Amino acid sequence: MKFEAVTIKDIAKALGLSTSTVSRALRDSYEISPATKKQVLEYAQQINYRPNPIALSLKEKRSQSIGVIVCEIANSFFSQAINGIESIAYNKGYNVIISQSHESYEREVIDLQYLASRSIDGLLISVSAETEDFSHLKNLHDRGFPIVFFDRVVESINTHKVIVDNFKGAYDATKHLLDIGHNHIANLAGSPHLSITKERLAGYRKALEDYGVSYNHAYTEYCLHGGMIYEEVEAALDRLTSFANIPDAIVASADKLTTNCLRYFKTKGIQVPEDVALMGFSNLDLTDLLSPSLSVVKQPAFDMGQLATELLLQLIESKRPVTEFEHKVLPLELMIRESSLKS
Amino acid sequence: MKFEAVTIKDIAKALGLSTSTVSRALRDSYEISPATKKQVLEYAQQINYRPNPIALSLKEKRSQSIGVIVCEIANSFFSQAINGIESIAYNKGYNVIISQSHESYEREVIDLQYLASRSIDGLLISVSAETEDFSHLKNLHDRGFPIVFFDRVVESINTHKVIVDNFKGAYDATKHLLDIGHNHIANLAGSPHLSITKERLAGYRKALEDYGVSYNHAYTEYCLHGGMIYEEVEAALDRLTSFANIPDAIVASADKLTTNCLRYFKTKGIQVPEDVALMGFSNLDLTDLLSPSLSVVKQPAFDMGQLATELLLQLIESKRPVTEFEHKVLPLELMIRESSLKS
DNA sequence: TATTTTTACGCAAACGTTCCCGGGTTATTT
DNA sequence: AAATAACCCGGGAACGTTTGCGTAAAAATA
Repeated sequence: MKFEAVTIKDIAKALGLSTSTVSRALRDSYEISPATKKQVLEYAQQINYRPNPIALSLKEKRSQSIGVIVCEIANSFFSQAINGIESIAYNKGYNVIISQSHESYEREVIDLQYLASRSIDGLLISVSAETEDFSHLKNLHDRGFPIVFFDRVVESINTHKVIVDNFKGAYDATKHLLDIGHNHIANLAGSPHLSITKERLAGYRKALEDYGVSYNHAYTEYCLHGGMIYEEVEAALDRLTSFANIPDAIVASADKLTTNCLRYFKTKGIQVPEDVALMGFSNLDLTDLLSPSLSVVKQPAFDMGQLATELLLQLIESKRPVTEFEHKVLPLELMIRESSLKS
Repeated sequence: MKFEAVTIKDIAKALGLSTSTVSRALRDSYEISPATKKQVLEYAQQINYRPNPIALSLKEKRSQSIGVIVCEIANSFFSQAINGIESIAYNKGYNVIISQSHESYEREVIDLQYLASRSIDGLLISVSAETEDFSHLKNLHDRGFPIVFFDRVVESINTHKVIVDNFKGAYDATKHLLDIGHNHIANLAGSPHLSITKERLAGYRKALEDYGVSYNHAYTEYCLHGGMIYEEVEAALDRLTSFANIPDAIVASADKLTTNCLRYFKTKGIQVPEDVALMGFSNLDLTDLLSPSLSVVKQPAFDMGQLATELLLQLIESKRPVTEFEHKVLPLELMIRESSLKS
């Protein structure tokens, strides 16, 4: 079924005017007499005329919309970030088109092609856990397409980036666990390709080092899907708990890792924090209601979304090619709760 | 910064052909010689030509994208539903544009106008809690614009609708609480304007009636923002717990109501289920990890999204105006956990 | 009254694409 | 060899909008 909308031509025909006159009248041009303006405006109102944004886009070569690619909107960090993105875009008159990569490289490439073929003016992206090859993004960026990274950034592409201080977050989390007396601290990490995984791992190692605890390679387990798949987390934790020296604490480096870790312990009857302490990155607003309540490192997701969008719109609306790019690093919030209480 | 993309004209010019020939070559028309086709295809590939979807949309009067309006994507029910929507749309080559009403009528109207002015081919909507006047939707629908409602539907507009059996869900939840011996069961309800609120309330009342428990009007508290605002839930529960006959169980009719209810009890030191049993609608996949684990009524959100999208695309792609509309009612899942254990 | 200025509007091109129509070369038929 | 058919390709309009330019009529000036 086709939905027939009213055009400027219809108005022109009905009023015996030319399309140019109608167009100008609607834009309140000084070249049009007040009488004609009034007539056009009233008629347009009456038949509920709305300009066709597609035609506008074709002419202006701008679609007034931005694309967002994240792995999962069901992830609270990303849904909060999207809220931030939307709040800015909305105020500036931009449409937001959201795509999910579901942590798949292939899907990310397809999403990107789909979006980039000029139906969007710029892109906000947090790359998928699978993505190792960034040429799809690099190509676009090299051709002058505005891209801003947030959270999971690509080092090799020079553009605006908005991240949190992952190093410090992991450092502080690990430090806290060390402070309360743990020294067999394992690291449940996300995909090794991701910038956030590397930074968080580095923070974890530095804390151990500063406390004179030697780094045990086997104590870091990577989950390629970032915790999305429970079985992957389960396998990782099975390995960690099979050691003679079972870890007495765990730092989980991503939202789903943290909650799935808790689920694992609950399933296996392992007591948190008595048997093992847990502390992880999470943006869920329910972590305080969990059992035990979770100690978390929380990211300012909404602010990150806002900031990234401001930077992107700045790129889009800039008259000249931008060569100076900003790297915003926002602070994290540490919330100590039951899952990491001194035992 | 403007991003200059390559057009069919560029190819034509470079190869000394006309735009029509290039267009046809790209579409593999029989009118073009294999040699020319090969030449065009190879060159297009080389310079990475992508057709401009905006130009296509203008010509075809279809944008190959659908709009979605929900109150909050951070709500797990809706993010799951969107996953379902996206999975279908993606396969059929449609783009999904998501807008959030944040439970505001005004925002819903603006979102709708923005989307409907021909940048989308159809709409999936779950109306906001505030919305009482549906003329913005009715106008569009009357003019033949394809709309499908899901979850929160509008009775007065006749089109495809996808809902769950809210009556039965609330009935079964209430019945369960009655079965385990409660008979002062309060109902923490959402916005009274919403179809789901009415249906769930009806199920609640019918269960009471079937068990010979008289309905106490004061035991139903409405939260106009559907639990989004904690203070609203707090005020409602303050009233419910101020009675001489404090309710011994609560049925919460929406995701955020359920979790915020639990938060309230936890804050006030009220024991669940010992002091008061709790059971509510929720689609969070963490309700089993909460303390106490939550008894919930769970909606098939993903399936609802898929089904609604299939119906919408059917509407969009139908040659003739559709007059027979479907009302799909999906079953709910009841999960009994600690928060409603027999005390 | 004759000339200039202003006012108010229309014409047509452009954005990128598709597709109808028409026409010019070759190849096939008689 | 002439007529017909088959094969390729280009011209141009259209989608809805904006905008530079041109121009008639009206108003202001001389």
